[in-house]
Amino acid sequence: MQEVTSSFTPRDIEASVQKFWTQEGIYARVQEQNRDGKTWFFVDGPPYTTGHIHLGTAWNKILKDSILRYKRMHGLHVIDRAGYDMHGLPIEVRVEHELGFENKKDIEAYGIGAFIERCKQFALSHKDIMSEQFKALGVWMNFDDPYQTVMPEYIEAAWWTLKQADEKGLLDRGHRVVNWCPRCETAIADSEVEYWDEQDPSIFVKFPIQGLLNEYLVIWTTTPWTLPANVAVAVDKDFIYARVEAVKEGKKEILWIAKDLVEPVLKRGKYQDYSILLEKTGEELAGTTYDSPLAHLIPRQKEIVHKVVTAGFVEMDNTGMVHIAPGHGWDDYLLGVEKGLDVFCPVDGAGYYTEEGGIYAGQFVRDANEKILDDLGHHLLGRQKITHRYGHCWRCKTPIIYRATEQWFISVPKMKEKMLAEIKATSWYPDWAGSARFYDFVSDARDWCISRQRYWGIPIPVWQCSSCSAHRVFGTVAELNAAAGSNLTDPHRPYVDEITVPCSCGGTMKRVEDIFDVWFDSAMASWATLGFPRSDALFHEMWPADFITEGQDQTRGWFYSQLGASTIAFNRSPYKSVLMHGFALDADGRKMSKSLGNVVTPEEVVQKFGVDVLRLYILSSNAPWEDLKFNWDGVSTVNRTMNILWNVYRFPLPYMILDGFSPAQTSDGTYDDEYIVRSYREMPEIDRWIISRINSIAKQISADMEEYHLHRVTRLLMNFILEDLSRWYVQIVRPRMWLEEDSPDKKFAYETIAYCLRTLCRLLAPFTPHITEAMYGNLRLPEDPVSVHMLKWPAGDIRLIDENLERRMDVVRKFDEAVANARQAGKRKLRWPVQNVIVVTSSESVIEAFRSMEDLAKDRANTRNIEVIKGSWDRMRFNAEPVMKKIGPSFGKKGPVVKGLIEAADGSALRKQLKESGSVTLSDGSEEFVLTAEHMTFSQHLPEGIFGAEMTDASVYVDTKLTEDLEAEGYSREIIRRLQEMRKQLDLNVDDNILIDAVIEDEHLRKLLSASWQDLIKQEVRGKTLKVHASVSGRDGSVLFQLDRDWDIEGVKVTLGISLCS
RNA sequence: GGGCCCGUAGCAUAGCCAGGUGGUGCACCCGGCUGAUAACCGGGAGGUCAUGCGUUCGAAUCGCAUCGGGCCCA
Repeated sequence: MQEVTSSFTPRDIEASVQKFWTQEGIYARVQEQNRDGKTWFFVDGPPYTTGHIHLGTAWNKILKDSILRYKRMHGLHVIDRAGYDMHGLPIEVRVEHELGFENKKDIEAYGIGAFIERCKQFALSHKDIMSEQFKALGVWMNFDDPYQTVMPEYIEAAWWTLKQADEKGLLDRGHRVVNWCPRCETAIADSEVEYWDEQDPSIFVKFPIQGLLNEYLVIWTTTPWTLPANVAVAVDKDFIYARVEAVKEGKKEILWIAKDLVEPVLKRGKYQDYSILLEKTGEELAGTTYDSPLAHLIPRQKEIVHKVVTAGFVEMDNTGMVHIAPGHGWDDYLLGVEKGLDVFCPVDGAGYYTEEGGIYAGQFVRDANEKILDDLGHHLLGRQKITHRYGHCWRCKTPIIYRATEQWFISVPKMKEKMLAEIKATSWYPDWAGSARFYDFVSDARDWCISRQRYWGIPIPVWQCSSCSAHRVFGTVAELNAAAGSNLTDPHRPYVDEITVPCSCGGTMKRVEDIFDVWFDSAMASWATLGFPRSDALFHEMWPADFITEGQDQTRGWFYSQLGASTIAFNRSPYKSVLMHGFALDADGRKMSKSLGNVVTPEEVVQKFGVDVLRLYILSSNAPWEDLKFNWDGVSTVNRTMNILWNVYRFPLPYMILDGFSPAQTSDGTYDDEYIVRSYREMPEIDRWIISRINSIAKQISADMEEYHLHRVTRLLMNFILEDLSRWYVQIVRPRMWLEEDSPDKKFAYETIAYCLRTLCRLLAPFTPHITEAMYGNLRLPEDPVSVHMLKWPAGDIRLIDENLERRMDVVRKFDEAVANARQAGKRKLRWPVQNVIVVTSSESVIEAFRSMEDLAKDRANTRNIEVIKGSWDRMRFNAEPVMKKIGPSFGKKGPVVKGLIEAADGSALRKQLKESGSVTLSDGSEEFVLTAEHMTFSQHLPEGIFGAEMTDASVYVDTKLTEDLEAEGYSREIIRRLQEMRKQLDLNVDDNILIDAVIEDEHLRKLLSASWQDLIKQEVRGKTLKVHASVSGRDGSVLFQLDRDWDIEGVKVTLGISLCS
């Protein structure tokens, strides 16, 4: 045990603890210690290796680490392999940017192999950076051998899973309309689309009805570029559509518009007048054929038979008629399949019109908008600009388009029932994350498009024959090599693309060019991290995962992709329990983003306050599943609490060392856990109290931990540190530390503090692993385990919990506060003793508390006497005040008479009588008035010099009147305090003795300070001598004091001099 | 447009499931302490419990609607 002189400097403490962990290999030793324990299989949701960690990533890992540490303290063999998600478009985009590329042609020119190597280097280097950052946060996971989605064995897990899908009939290839990024030239997942406002044309277009002159259907769209692909107009079967004769500049034309929308549409078209000629339902309108207004420019449009069809998704806005292009819209496509419409998509992967686009061929779609508007001519009924939410590629920010393309799909709807059943069988924290949010999401789930037309990803292991339609899915590299006679080792593109497989038809099978959606990669994590399918021993032993935890955005992400993949592969959920956590937002509850300039990085916080403070702040600010509104004040409050913990820890050390104290130990030299249990009955009540408190806390937080209520756990611990330990126990026990002689009292104080700090370190260890390690390292016995993280979690020893004692102490604490309150009202400092404190209560438990803890209560209140009175105090006077609002209605004209009677009456007597019988009768001589409690209020009148304050179930009155004796002690205390300050100024040791000299010109004070008070002063400040003079001239002129100071004590001048006594 | 969550003092939060006097911390103001001291402690003031309607003897709490924020979906 060593004295700790430095104040709380978390950065230094943490650096030395991390060094200790590394040098001693503590993490490995803790894992080794639990090797034979029950396995607890945790799967790390793999962060994406694009950059540095942000506050949300830090929160994620801190949460995981705290829970993992907690589980390790229960002796569980925790599987804590970290993971990284390393494929995908985001990395490609970053590399493209580094290389100055603009599109796929640049990549192809550079060479796919070289490009892939760049991507791999990028992912690997960022993986290492991130691992270092996580370790710096005190996160204990296996970062030496993380699972990585780029490793061949991992890739095989994806291949194997796809093969399962194929064999089970869940793999599909087909035309679908997908979100398409024209820059990246690939399909992107719904989850990869970011929405924000974009300005687009908002146009109304007239489609000429076939065979009728000057008669049109009116539609509305914001994407003119999709008009070349129009094949139909959708209407709602029940809406009423009007045939309108509209007049503009003297010319008449016939328009079809939903009846309720005629006015606004015609206004847009600047028509001056109109009349409704006919009404039809959508159903009646269906089948009407029309021509494309662009037919003369696009040959293919001339062949298409355009017609009106009914659809369920049409809404009563704009014109009530919807332009349908099955090649460019999801709803459109489905409707097209249903109604047998042409799927026309004259747009290529880069967003340019193909030859089929007629005169627009070779133009980029968004650029063609203006030209199309011109070409519409008089068919353009009206145009404006609209600002609306539009989807963008999440990585390159390009506005997406919808394209009908050939893609690979997992038929999620076929497995949906099973997935929903699995969701119900899983434990969710909080419950609604699974039962409501995730359940609803999966209920609506559609086919999962797993193919991407890119390079840096897991190649889809499907080989197709160019001669016949056969295809094969390979589940492992070995299987492929066997079939192809190849010796492929790295299954990435472009190497894998070179492998061909002979087909049974005699033809040659080639790999389809697509790679997997990156979400498919991480979906395999739970079995890939166990090395399955290459080896299945660990898989059979551990799978499925006991626990995972990720942010709420992963509902549609990793929670979903894992469940989907696992249902394909094993027909069950890959996890047994899930904790969903929130997002890190700024102080105003907005998303942190570079553009808003409100980003707070974990490094900033660590720089200012250290890792443990950041950890404790994040964990304690709110429930895990709620969003964190980052707030610097909150961080600094947590820092203060840690500072107090540090001070509480270091304050007793000098005394313990001075006395050569060492905590109770067993024969093998380790800490004796049973010592406190054995000694409990002999210990002072205050010691038993703090021991009971920490065990109560331990019990409570053990229960909260099981529900992952980490915010409650950490708040309870911080509250214990502040309220119970620092503000109460340490204050009370402090004088026992500086008893000079050895005494059982002092020993018990030491033992109690040692026990509490050890227990507290264990309870805090999962959350603040550094500071607790530092404290424990200094408090532990030589034979104890070297790290706090090797100790068992204390679940709370019920043998040491005394609820009655805690309740009684609570009364004394409330009393303490009330006295402080009353003293403040009476302007009587705590240092000055008072003669009497009166407690008025009707509560038996309050009375019992004072009966058993009178000494402590007296000591805290600094009073010579405490008088506990049951019922009411006879020195208390009450004045009755009439309540006219009630007296008026009750007594009418006699109100003023009653008022006078109440004012004249003895308030205390009235109050007593009201309490006893519920009513009082007053008489003015001629008439009697029956009054109840509502007719009057009472105000207290305290005797002179008495000040009161309320506490729970009692009133406290402090008598502040001074006697000579009280005054003498008060002054003595004032002098003691000043002498202590002077000792401090001379930087004396606590056990140094001093010589004291006091010059007190005030005769009254000199007289008060009798010999016995002078003895008290000497005793309190370790004074060998104390000389009091009436003037400076009375001093021995030969003595020079090391420190001489004038003081003003309550208006009295006192000159004090002290010297170190040799 | 839909699903889920959240909205309590200047800020951050407890209480809500199981209705019965809204607690706490920070900041602020006032004070205390001085053997934790570039610390620490006490007190005070500060509330339309987002808004509205409903259920109820009684609503921060239950229900409905609206507004605002977050995540997700469309």
